[in-house]
Amino acid sequence: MTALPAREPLTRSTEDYLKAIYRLSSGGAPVSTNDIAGLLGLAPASVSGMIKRLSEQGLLEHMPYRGVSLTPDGRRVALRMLRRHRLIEAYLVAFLGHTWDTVHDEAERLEHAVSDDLVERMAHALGNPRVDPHGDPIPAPDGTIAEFIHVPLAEIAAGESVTIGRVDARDDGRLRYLAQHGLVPGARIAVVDREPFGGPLTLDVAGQRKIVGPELAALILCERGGG
Amino acid sequence: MTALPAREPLTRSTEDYLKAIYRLSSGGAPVSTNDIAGLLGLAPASVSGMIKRLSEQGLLEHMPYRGVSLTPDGRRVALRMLRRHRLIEAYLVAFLGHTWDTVHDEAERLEHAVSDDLVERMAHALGNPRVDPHGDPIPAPDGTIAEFIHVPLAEIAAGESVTIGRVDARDDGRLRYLAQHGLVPGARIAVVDREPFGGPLTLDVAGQRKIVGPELAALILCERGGG
DNA sequence: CTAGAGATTTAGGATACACTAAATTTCAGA
DNA sequence: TCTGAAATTTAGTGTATCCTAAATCTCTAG
Ligand SMILES: [Mn+2]
Ligand SMILES: [Mn+2]
Ligand SMILES: [Mn+2]
Ligand SMILES: [Mn+2]
Repeated sequence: MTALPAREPLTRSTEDYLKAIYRLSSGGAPVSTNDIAGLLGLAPASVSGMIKRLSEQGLLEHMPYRGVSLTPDGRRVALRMLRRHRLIEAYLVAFLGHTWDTVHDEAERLEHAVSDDLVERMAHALGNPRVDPHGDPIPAPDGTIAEFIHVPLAEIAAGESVTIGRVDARDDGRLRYLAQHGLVPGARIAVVDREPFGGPLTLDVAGQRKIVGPELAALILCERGGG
Repeated sequence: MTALPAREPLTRSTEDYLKAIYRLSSGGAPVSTNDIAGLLGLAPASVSGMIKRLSEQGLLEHMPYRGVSLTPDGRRVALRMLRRHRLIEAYLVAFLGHTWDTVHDEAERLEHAVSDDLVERMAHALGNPRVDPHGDPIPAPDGTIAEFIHVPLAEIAAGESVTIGRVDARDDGRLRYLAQHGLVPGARIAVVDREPFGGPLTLDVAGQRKIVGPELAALILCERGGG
């Protein structure tokens, strides 16, 4: 299997650092100390210290003053945490009445406490979903993760119809607003009209007219294709 | 309400200490450092150190060299953890296919990570149960806890019929064995015969004859009454 | 009434992880 | 090429929690 070599159990901090670094690695470039500190809400000096420890554990590659990247082991941990986080979110929404704007904080803590066994039981109860409530792909147990090709709603031309695939908002307020207006993953929407120069879009969402500004339109990621 | 005064969030260690001390307090007498160390698997010196900190936080009353007892605040924390622990056990058994011999470790970690909101959602999904899968009473949100009067099976006379109320086994092996033989909370059983001087008991469990030694018979706690 | 044995606390040390303040390095722009 | 702002690391602290070894206290058995 892809089992990690026997090592000390990772701490909550360690797991959150690796998850953050994974997220910041999307571009492929090394991740900066400052960006990690920003995402985790820590002082840059604290991040430098942790980077040293994680490198010694073989979870990160560190080029001093240049940035870090995940080793295969580090990446494995990050994807495992992502699987946990997203499955927990999906489970809480499906079975315990949470909504997509409230699940994140709960999952952020539970992801460190659940056993592999419990995660897989939740996955099974959910029917092994491929995405979480925000449309983010759920890594497979072996660390495989799907790459969806999404286009921001902001770039869709008037007249086009699309399906919402993912919503990139992080805060409760925006998430609640979007849900209220039916702008959730899976929704079919049509761009009826759009004003130029960053102006608002007029949408057809389930037969209703909705106006959406450019800020939100950048966060709503769509799948082209289908009519 | 019974809200605690605003204080730092408690750590996992703190919560586990208070829960352990609550359990050891059943007799009413002060709890010894050694007993706490034994239950938590720590060196007695470590417990002395933690006792000092918890006393300073107003969670324990410490009489040096004599033992500790919970303050009202400490007791409140302990009961809150017990509610969490037992509801989590009940939830995992009811909805995620766990069995009563596997839930303890999972609950021991999750109890520190769930929010009050999630705990109450689980309670609601379960129909606000009064006991956990082992028959242990679940404290109410306000800290009330039912006191059941149970008699060890070892003390039931031949010819009597009883209902199992609680099973005091802690280890997987015994729990699995008991479940296999139908000796779980709620089961109606009759003591058909018993050998003297700590000899085995012959039981009728759902029409089947079962022989149980004195060790297990001491752990099976029964409700008298009914016939 | 007193010597231990046993329980408990204290002393000293380690690890993990956070912080602030002070170096140090990088790199863009003059 | 040089310089200074920004980024990063290092130095020095502090808290929480654990450990082992050494004191200290308690209480029972003789
Ligand atoms: Mn987390
Ligand atoms: Mn999500
Ligand atoms: Mn616990
Ligand atoms: Mn239990």
